[in-house]
Amino acid sequence: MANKLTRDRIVDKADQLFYEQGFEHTSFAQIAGALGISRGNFYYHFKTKDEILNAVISHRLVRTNSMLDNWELEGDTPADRIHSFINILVMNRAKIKRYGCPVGTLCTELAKLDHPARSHANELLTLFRTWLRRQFEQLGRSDDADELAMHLLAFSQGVATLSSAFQDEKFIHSEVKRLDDWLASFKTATNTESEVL
Amino acid sequence: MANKLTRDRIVDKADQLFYEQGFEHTSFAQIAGALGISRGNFYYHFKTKDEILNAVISHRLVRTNSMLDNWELEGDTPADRIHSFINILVMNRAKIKRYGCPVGTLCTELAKLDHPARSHANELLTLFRTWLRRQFEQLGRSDDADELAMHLLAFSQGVATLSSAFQDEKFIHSEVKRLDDWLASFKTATNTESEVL
DNA sequence: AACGCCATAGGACAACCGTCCTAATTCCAA
DNA sequence: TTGGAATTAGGACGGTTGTCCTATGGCGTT
Repeated sequence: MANKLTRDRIVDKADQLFYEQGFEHTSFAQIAGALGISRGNFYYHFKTKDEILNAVISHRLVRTNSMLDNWELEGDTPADRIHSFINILVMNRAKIKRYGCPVGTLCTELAKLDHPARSHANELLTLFRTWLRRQFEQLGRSDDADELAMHLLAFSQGVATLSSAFQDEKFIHSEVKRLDDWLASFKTATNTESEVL
Repeated sequence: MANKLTRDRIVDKADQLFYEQGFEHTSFAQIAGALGISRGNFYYHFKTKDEILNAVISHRLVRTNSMLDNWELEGDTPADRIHSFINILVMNRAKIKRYGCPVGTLCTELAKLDHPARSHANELLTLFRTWLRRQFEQLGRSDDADELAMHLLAFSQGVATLSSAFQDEKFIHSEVKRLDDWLASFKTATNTESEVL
């Protein structure tokens, strides 16, 4: 349907603009203007701004979920999969340097606005958290898997924040290298354990 | 002068509201209303919203600078001073849990808005960065002092972001403990070196 | 007492916001 | 080909925004 197409185009553009400019600073008129459609048409698909936000978040959840699923199919070892996560910083370094982390900045903004969709946006972080926790469990760190997941998640957020503030891509690379070394220390530990088995 | 008093009250209240609600979401009317003064009076002291923002940032710079100076006078060792920095997370945990890091969230917002005051706000981060770098240098890590400073700064940002998103104070404590352990590893390394000397 | 400056009050202004309504257009099914 | 639903266009609305202007109040100095 043309309906579905327009709706998807709206969600895509809103997703992009919410990321680049923030949710509140992005207006109906701006999204409609960027797509070349009228505000009336816009209202036909979404009755309120919060409705668009929820659609954007849901869309991100689906997309992120399938990305993580793919990594779980492709990555041979848990360490490979965790490396894929770390590598997000490198893959998206240009946008991160410019706009920060899409997930972190949205959650931060919604927290300040005390917005109803706040918990919905947090599901994105939870998605990464539980996925990472599972990887660390498979790495033989069941005891502190969640702590390690949160640690990695937090550090990724911090790297995104600083590389954006200082507009520094090299910082991303150096800290990713540090993370990879950190991750490698787990691998050897696991290998040692598997030798014991 | 009563002039000065009103001006300071405006800066204080704007500082608070910019932190709690974000810069863009805070309006003239809201600041004036919270202070019980008229918008006309407001305009007498600040001609534009950007002017208030710059005043707020300058105020924060002065306050932060004196805080760091005090730590440099009070802290006996560089490690003590770095610990004081880490301890910001614990001291302000209630507000951080609610609104995130005042510096990081402001820089992130201004980056998205591509706001002229962006570089001014970044001076706050630079202030911490150079101060931390100096401490690490005094700790005998001249070679990678800036890298260590950025690392610590980034991690603090990440902890603030996640503790705010998940509304989790315990996470702050556990990660601060991890940071203190990390810092302690430097101390012993330094002691070892001083034994060599 | 009269003056003048600093501070405050309060409203006017255009622009923009999210929301809503209605008319026109498109498109598919009967 | 015609009818009706789906989709689009475009303007109207009340409210809020940052900005600006003018009038009033207070207070010290001459």
